[in-house]
Amino acid sequence: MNETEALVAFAALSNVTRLRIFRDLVRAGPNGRNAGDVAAGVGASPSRASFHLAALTKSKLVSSSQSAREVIYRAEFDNIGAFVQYFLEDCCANDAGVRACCVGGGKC
Amino acid sequence: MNETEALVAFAALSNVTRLRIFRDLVRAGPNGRNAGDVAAGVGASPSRASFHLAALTKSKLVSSSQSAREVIYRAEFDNIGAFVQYFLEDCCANDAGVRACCVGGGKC
DNA sequence: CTTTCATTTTAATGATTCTTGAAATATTAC
DNA sequence: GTAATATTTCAAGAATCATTAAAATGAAAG
Repeated sequence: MNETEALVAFAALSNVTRLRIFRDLVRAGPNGRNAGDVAAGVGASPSRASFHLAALTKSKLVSSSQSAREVIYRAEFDNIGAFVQYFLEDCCANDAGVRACCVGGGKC
Repeated sequence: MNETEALVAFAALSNVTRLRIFRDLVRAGPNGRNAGDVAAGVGASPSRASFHLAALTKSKLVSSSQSAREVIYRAEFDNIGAFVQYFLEDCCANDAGVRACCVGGGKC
């Protein structure tokens, strides 16, 4: 992950509809969810969902693949991890206090 | 941290100038840096830096305080921590793989 | 109290981004 | 092939955001 990619990822997550889609796909797990279900899940029109799914895909936080007549979207967990890692290491200069907020049952 | 606050934080970090200011302030540590130095540090005009510093301040990732005739900006480490925590827990559903990328010397 | 310095605000402009609905594409089923 | 389903693309308009330079604020120094 580099600065440019991180900016695209931040932009991808800075819109309500997209953040909700992202959450939805993370919760769907590695099998993902088709475009129609995603749209329904966040209450967006197919066209609107498609627009936002494209932005998320461009950010690499999400990927897509065609399966029969539907297209499946999936959260890209590895890239999501790389993104948080970049943020913590590069943007937050590895600050220990911030890092402490990442451990489960932490004190934040 | 809630969804709305997170969206503001993501938007704050989704612009190059602002991301660089953020990085600059994190590296400046708890003492912060005055507006002029931040502007110079990222190569932006005072007015442009002020505009972006205002956005960062509104996101609570950064705070400001007047000191004599200059105004000091500081990274708000606690809020930054709360932001990553929110992202990991709420948006990433506490996914263990993503969380693993946060530990130093990790395998990501 | 006037000047100087640091910063913010404003206003104008251009550039992106979002939304909507209609039309286009592509895949499967009949 | 024709119809039905799933998704994307397109075009138009509204809304938001970023940049610039100039003017305004506000604090301190002479």
